[in-house]
Amino acid sequence: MGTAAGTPRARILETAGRLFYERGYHAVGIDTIVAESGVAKMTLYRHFPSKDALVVAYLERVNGQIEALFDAAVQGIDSPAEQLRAICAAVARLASTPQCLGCAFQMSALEFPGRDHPANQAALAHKRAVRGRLLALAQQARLRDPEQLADQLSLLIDGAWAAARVFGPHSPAASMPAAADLLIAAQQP
Amino acid sequence: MGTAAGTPRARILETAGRLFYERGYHAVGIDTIVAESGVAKMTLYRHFPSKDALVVAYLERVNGQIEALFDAAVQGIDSPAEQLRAICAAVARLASTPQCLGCAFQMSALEFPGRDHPANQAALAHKRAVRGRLLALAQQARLRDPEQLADQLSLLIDGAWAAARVFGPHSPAASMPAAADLLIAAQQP
Amino acid sequence: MGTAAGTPRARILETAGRLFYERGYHAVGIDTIVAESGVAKMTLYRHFPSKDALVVAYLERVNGQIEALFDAAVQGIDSPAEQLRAICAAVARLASTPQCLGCAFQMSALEFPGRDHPANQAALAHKRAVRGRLLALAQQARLRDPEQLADQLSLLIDGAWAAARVFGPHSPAASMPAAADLLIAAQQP
Amino acid sequence: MGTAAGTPRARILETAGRLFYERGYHAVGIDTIVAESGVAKMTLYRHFPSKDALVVAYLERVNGQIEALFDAAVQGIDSPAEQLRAICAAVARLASTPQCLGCAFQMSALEFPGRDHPANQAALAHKRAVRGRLLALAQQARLRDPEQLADQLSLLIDGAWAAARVFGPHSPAASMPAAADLLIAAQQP
DNA sequence: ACATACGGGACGCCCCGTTTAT
DNA sequence: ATAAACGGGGCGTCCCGTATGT
Repeated sequence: MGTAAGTPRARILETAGRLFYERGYHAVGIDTIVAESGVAKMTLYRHFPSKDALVVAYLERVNGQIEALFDAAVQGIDSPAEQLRAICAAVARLASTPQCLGCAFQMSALEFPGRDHPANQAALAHKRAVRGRLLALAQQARLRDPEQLADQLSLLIDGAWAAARVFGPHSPAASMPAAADLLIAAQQP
Repeated sequence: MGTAAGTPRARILETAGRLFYERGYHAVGIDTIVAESGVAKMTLYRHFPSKDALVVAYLERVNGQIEALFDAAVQGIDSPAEQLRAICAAVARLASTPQCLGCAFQMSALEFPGRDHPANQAALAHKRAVRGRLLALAQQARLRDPEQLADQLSLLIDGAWAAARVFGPHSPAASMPAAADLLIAAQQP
Repeated sequence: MGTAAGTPRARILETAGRLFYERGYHAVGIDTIVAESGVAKMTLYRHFPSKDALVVAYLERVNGQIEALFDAAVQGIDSPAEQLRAICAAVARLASTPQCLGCAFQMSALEFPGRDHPANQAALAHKRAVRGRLLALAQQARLRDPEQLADQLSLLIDGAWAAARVFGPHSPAASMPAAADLLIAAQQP
Repeated sequence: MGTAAGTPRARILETAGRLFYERGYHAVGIDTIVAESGVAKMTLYRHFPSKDALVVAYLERVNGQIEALFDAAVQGIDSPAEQLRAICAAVARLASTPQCLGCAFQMSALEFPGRDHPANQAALAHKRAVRGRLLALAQQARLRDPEQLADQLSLLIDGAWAAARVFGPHSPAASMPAAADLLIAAQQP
């Protein structure tokens, strides 16, 4: 059970994140998180005022990890078009991993349908940010219709996450980079 | 409430489906379904032995609706490649509708993460069937790599559903048909 | 554990009363009552909207039992003065019983100190009612100062309950009837 | 807050005692005592190894105060019978005071029902001591049945405390001295 | 000596899916 | 068909006693 290392807040966030990702937000109770992280319940509620706040904190952490994934993917690549390809390839690679169970933000958008729920807003903000990053690269690459390409690559990426969830590691996501290459190439002036 | 008409079973299924789709499976309780459908609880349990069975019955109905949507989209079209385009266009059109809240099977795969859960299996079966249909058309169209194209269009379709959920009616899904066209055209021999 | 007999409400009330009386109100939790009475928690909360309400219901039952005790004590006695003596004797007898752990209303007045708490008010109402009964009898007996005698017998009775709690079955309460006789006799005109 | 003066131990004991008396033992938490007495929690636990020990220390202090009350009441009175009367009068006077919320030992006997709990034992010891003092005076006064009189005056005293708790400052306790006088006079040889 | 945090446990109230009685 | 019952779980709060840092 209790991973003995790290500050309690980190242990809580890590355990909660793992359980949320594996079982879903509603299916994981506070008591389970407390038991698995080897922490007192009051400690959890001192660091996170509610379960919703814990979910949001988890989503923020995931957002940072996705950004880091993209950063790492474009590391050392100069051409913006190549960076777009690298990002799509990185997503496809991760989506074909057994550990990948889909996208935490798709989960949060589904499990918290209310548009005013913080977890739902976090999902929207994340997806907007991802599309914004694709759009910026498409613009830098001087492609013909950056908005459209950002849309299309967004669809492929979200399709890859969704496919990973449903199909597991052997999913259509493997064919995603080829599609991305084609869509990018088609927009070269 | 909405005690409109039809056999009790149909009323239950319709009410449950609407609520499931709007709020999620876990968020909708048996009592709510019973109250909204104006049926006694025992009647519900006589038609559906458990909530899981009700969810599965709902998913089967949705599966039929999606098949009907595809059937209608390809109606009167001879060319398999055109049929593929038509299917993608139909999905994009529906996904840009305010009533569309995403894909019920993506929902079930996320809310019932256990691979052995009937609702999860139903999601996998549905997604496999959709891809199978795309694959068959791609093969009929004598495209170069039907498997890959089926993958790629699957990704676009699932991406469109996911985007509809997160972004609402003004989502990247609008750019999906153009991407589909490109991917299909690229595989023409 | 579960006493199998009686309606659930009765089982709950009886179990809760026994535990309250033996251990105190604060020391007995809802879960303990539920477990000991073999009832679902929801069942308890359907019959009693809160723990406070359950306490009050228990106190009302005790109030009825005390009234029944007094009724039985005066049964077949005509003289009001004799009835006063009989009541005091009955209290002394019960207070010298091993099952007697004092007065539930003294408990509730102590454990719920807020004057506006229902359990506190119930205690005050009960004690007022007892004194009122004594006063009525003293007036019927045409004693010299019925108010004073009602006070004095009230003190003896409450003293007997308190002594039973602290001393157990062998308490000063045994000497209560003699004191009551004296106080009554002294007021005979 | 009331960080008036005195050694920390005294401040803790005084604050805890006041809160215990006003709200009850279970209703007052360590944190409240710490906050109200302006002391660090570790300081409290260095002076009192546990909350129970703090309760017992408080009870010992109250015991001393009651003894002092009795000592002051009998000051300058020679006749043992008069001393008995004076003690009862002092109790009745205090019990009719707005500050009086009853007897701390009745409280402890009720809130700690276990016969082996130190606070319960302290209550028994105190009540025995009070009765012992009454008995000694009754014996010195050469009354006919000192044991019985000690019992009866004990009942009146405990009844007065209990009445003060339930009824407030205008309670039957006001009629207690008259009853005590009568009971004492009746035993004069 | 202060202040803050922690682990462990209990608790109050509430909701859910399901079965049984009426 | 109404209504109650049942076991299980969930969230947020509180408390006690100890262990930290300063």
